[in-house]
Amino acid sequence: MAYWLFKSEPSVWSWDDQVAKGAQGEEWDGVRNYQARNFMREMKLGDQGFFYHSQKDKEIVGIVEVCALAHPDSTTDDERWECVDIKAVEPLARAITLDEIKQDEALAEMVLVKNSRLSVQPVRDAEWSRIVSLSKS
DNA sequence: GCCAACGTTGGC
DNA sequence: GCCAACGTTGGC
Repeated sequence: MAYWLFKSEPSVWSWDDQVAKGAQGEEWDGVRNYQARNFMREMKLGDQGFFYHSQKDKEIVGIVEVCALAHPDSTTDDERWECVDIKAVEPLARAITLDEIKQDEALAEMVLVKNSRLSVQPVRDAEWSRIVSLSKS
């Protein structure tokens, strides 16, 4: 199983919005970036991802799961753009801030740090477990 | 609010 | 196919 990270500006689409959608989930639409789209095409059902609040908060707040494979983005007629559906799994016991990630050696190579503008990105297994354990500390 | 980084567009 | 111009994102 692969791990990912989904970035969202909370005033547009927040963790609470995601949770409100429940088990049905919601499509991760609006992505207009080829790299991000390609990652979504690679996603499989059951893959998990971090839900990250950009801009004001800059922290990972919860865990989501892919519940529909890549399909055309309903917010555009442009057939180039596809997206997956994701549903909220659980909030992190404690949000992990970008600051904290940057200060952790084991996380210094994260795409989040290296390429801050990419809105959908892969997370390595070691990074995933490190962040999960940090959130429980 | 600024600006660096990056991606996309379009003229040549 | 190159690259300058432009637009957008997101950290600061």
